[in-house]
Amino acid sequence: MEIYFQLIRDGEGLLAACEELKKEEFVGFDTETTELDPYDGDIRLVQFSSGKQNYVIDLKPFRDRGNLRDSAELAPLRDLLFADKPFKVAHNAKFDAKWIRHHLGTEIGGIYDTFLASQLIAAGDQDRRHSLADVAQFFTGTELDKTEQISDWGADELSHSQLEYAARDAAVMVQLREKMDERLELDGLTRVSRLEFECVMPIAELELNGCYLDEGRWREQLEKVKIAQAKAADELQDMLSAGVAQASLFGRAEINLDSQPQVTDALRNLGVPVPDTTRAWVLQPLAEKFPVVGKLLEYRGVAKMLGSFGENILEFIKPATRRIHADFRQIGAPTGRFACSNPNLQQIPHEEAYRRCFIAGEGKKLVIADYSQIELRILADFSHDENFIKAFESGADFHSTAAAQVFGVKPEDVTPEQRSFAKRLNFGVVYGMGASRFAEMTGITLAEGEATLRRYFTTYRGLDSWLRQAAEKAVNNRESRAASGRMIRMRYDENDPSSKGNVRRNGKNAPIQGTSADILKRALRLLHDSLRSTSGKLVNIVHDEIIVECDAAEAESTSALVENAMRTAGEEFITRVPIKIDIAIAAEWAK
DNA sequence: GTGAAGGGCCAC
DNA sequence: AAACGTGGCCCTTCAC
Repeated sequence: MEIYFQLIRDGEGLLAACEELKKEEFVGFDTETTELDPYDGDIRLVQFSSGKQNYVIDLKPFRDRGNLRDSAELAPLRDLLFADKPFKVAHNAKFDAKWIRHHLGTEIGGIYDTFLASQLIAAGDQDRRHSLADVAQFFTGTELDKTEQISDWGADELSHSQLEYAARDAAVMVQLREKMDERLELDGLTRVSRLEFECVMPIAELELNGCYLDEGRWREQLEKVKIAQAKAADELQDMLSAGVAQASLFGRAEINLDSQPQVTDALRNLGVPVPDTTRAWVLQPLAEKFPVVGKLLEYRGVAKMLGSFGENILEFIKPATRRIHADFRQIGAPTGRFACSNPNLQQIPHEEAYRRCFIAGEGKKLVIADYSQIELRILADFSHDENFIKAFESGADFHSTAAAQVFGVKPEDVTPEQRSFAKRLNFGVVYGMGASRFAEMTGITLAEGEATLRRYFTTYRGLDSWLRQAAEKAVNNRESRAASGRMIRMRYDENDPSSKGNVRRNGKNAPIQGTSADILKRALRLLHDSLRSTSGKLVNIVHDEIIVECDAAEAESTSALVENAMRTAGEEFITRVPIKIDIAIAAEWAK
């Protein structure tokens, strides 16, 4: 397929192209780069398409004439990118946004991301693929050849084939957006799509900013765990080999302590009645009677820390910035939650020993803010439940207040056990927990569990009926919706007896978890806008938590901006329940 | 050698 | 041996 395009290599051509593009509502947009990470390579091409005309801007001649960030002849390009109109239609715009931000020094206004749009439309359907080639095929029937994608974009002279490929990737975006926009509208996803698109730039900056990990502190902690691990391994090895006949003759029979089958075997030799799984909650009750089980759990704990949170994390520190730049997938879960990897900064142990290793840079502070009980507040708002809402309005400790309501005692008379029961119930209902599970984990009988659950839902009748309705809707409609309109498709297999229960539980949880994600994403956008002229930089997010690094002198004002953005975002979705934000200024990620 | 699958466990 | 939701990472095992 021949594509006509205009190759731009000088300021004059660039200005003319930008003047034309400015007239459009939407322009196709793409970049070609020499590496995947903006800290590692150069940006070579920037491509636009108005739908009528395609432009390929070769940045190499501009770079040869001076620094891209300072180049005056690139001003029209920066202005075009920065402006909210025209919308820049890109596939996985986070990628392009990072390169533009880092190499041209401007953020991108007006992003329309067909990658995110595709994920919103698929709404969790695992069978759908989201590469540009797949999405173009699905929505426009166009076959795209991506073989040039991995070609050498650092070459002095780019081939005609490379330039044509580059031009085409921008050119397809215009029609693709039209098709996808129709679909978004039909599926009621327009609002959530804008929410997602506006969140791209904050996440691009989050990844560029990275977070600072104190390598010395981390290694100190690592050494402690290493010693504990070696000790636990040695002791466990001793205890396990006691049941092996050869041990006395040939010394200790070493087994692989990380091997589930070998450990199970050894435990059974010792007379421990181990079921087929050896997960912690199964072993826990056996630990009292069999000390070896307790030792195994101790070993597992330290081994996990050493494996997942050991030396490996340090390898993610980028030499160029001396910071960790994790990957954040904006629609990481069908509920809209983020997923994070390389490394996953959302699963750093809560223990202070680990969190305190993530520190503010020199002369900086961290503003650490999280939504208090956001999912329960969403549930209260959705269900209109009078008592549940009252418990939040009182402003007192929520689980204690709930315990007082459920068990019919005065707030000051709530026992620690009652509070603990209420807390488990409060969290459990969000996940669609049943009586048997509740009884299991609190150590009461099934009958007592059922009675307690009944009591809970009698106290919160509105909550009960909302959860039932949410479950029914999910089964009947095969989908759930979050407050933004975000759709979560339910996979329902009528031949699978467990399927209906799965869908019912999902139906209760998905709108809540999805709305929590909506609120965080809206907050990130508002925050991004309010931090623009300050020293504040977004450095981490964990589902309901935002961490900003700023100049120490600006900590108080930054804290106010963060709180304001989070509150405003919360109040856009939740109106019947107050939003509460816990916020702290600290030198390290620990409170 | 390498990759997928399964078990296990960290976060919210 | 989870009928408590969403992820990612580490380790072992096993097939190719």
